[in-house]
Amino acid sequence: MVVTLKDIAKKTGKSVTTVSRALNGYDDVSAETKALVLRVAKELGYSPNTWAQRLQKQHTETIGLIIPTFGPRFSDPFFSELLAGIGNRAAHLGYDLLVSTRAPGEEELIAYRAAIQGRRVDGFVLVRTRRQDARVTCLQEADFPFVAFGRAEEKIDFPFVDEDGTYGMKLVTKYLASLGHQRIACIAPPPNLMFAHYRLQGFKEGLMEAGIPADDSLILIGDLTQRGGYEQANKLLDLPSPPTAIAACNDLMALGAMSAAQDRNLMVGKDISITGFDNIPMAEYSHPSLTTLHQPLYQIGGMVCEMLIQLIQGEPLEEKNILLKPELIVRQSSGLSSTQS
Amino acid sequence: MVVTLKDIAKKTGKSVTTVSRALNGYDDVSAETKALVLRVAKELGYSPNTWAQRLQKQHTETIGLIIPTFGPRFSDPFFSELLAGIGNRAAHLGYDLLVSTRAPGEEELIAYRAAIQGRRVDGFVLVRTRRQDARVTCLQEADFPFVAFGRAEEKIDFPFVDEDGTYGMKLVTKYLASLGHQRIACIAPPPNLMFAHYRLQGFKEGLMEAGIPADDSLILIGDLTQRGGYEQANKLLDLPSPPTAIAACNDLMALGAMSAAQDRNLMVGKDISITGFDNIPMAEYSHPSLTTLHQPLYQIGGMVCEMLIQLIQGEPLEEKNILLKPELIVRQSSGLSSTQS
DNA sequence: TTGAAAGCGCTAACAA
DNA sequence: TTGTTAGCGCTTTCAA
Repeated sequence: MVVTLKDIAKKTGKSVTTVSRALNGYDDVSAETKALVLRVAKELGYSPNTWAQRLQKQHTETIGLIIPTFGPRFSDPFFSELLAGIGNRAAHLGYDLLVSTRAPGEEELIAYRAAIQGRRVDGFVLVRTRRQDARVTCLQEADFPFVAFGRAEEKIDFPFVDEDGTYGMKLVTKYLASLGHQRIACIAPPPNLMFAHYRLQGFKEGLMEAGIPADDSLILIGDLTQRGGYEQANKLLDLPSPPTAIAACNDLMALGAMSAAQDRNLMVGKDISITGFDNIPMAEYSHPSLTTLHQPLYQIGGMVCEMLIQLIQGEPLEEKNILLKPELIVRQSSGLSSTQS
Repeated sequence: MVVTLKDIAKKTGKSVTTVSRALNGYDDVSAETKALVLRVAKELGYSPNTWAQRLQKQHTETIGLIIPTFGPRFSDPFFSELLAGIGNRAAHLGYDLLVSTRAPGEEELIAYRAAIQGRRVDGFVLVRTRRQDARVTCLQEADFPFVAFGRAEEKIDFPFVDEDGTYGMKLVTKYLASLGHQRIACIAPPPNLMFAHYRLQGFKEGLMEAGIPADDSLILIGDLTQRGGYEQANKLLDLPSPPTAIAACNDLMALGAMSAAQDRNLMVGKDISITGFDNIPMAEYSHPSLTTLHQPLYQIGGMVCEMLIQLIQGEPLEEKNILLKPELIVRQSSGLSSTQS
């Protein structure tokens, strides 16, 4: 019931080899044989057995993506945009995408190792890099192709695409300062994530360049979800001398922070300014709309995917490390400080 | 450099067969041989070549998911929740998940057919069913295992999980009516989607039961995005006699509609009521928070995945068709009609 | 308890 | 231009 090369061979009276060659467009097959084979193949509804091909060819034409989930849910537009970017580009280049979700830790590494050793995929896209990222070490040791979205702390050198978080946060911090804000808080990501480092650094540099003294009580860490942003914003607003602006390190937390402020009847954009980072679709439709830094996640997914496939195919990468400059999108959630003296 | 059974065989002085048996826990291997093999395998860092195993065993332990994207982006929390649910359950049951994205149409069917014929996956999860769903026909004809999230119009019978959209929309419509709303609008999904049918029907039934005459000018179709909700809500609000309540058929459109209302300085929950469907994480943190129907997408993903794997493994399904009742979550975006006479 | 041999479906070197 | 042969790494009869 399942059609194989052998069936076509039998039906056409040719050998399996010839059929294979005809189907693969080799030019050492006579035109008529080729036509015959193609016709019969179509008639029978043949399509090749992927595993057999892959076993033979020793490559899988599949790339892997293990999404680091924190907790059971990962409804983060960040990942879905990225996934779409990777998936569409992969499909376009004739590659499959094998996706799984694994919480950071031992299980995750086991999944990487099994995929590598079992040659389940030809390469990996690594997302949301961490300090001392064990995944990087693991992949490098195995000399396995990968491209990361994000940099890593180790001095080791690997291909990546990243956005310049330091630049972005500096931009938005100075922008807030220029609006007259003096007490600017930051809701930072968990510090083990690489991008937390860069964004926080940008925040601090921005403060410094604006001549605002650093105040560690205004830097809180959130878990990147709306809930996290909501909770941390509440703590900030409970401070004896609360901030007049909050720069959240991603949009989801910014949205949560807005919600916290609005619960206290603060007018966001007027009584308090709140900014995000990512420019997820929701940022445009929140109320007020969110001032944020645009990161073209869909395109980044495509770039990372394309670089990986080039790497797999042994083509040279024109650029091994790509650092994108995020763009500041000013919307309504930020405005002049109302507590100016 | 890549470790195979042969390497272990050589190193232990046993045959490939014995090694294979030892590794697979057959009990016709002496304890010491087994121990030896296991030790050497570990030393060498062996893990089996997936493709060879699959070629031999004739099944892939992989399930497929082709996400129907409309346009290049699919930043829809709907899909990411579902994907996480499917992916985590699959991993837990020892299955891989092959994901791709394809716009509905011919390309999409080709992808299904290639995966079936190439035995790339053991079965499919079908999401967002459509009227006359060609995917269903294709899969049924090939007698290929699949489980759908959503029903289909054809009389043909297949395993699915679905939420009772009719029940849900009726619930929320009657709820809005009970608040005194008489002009209730609906922003419906594209009509070729099955769930559009059920939800719209629920809306109409709710209206009827509340004794409110149907008014087709109050039913608009949106594309399920915030932008779509925003645009359709603007049209509704531009009506000579605009609605006092808008029941959007998903949260994203509801959020867009809220944004449109707020742009006109309408107080959502007071001047106008707006409701959604899905209860995405954002619904809790929008301002005002969104009244909506809860659909446990993460769990649904898990259920669908588990049913599919049972089907693949030839186990009987305890329930072939599961219809879940969505729960009404009342939040702040809905309130008493202010135009009561 | 172990090993030899066959074969899953395909591709590729080599020979004819 | 075509067919023969071998082999990718694994599992699984069947014999020893």
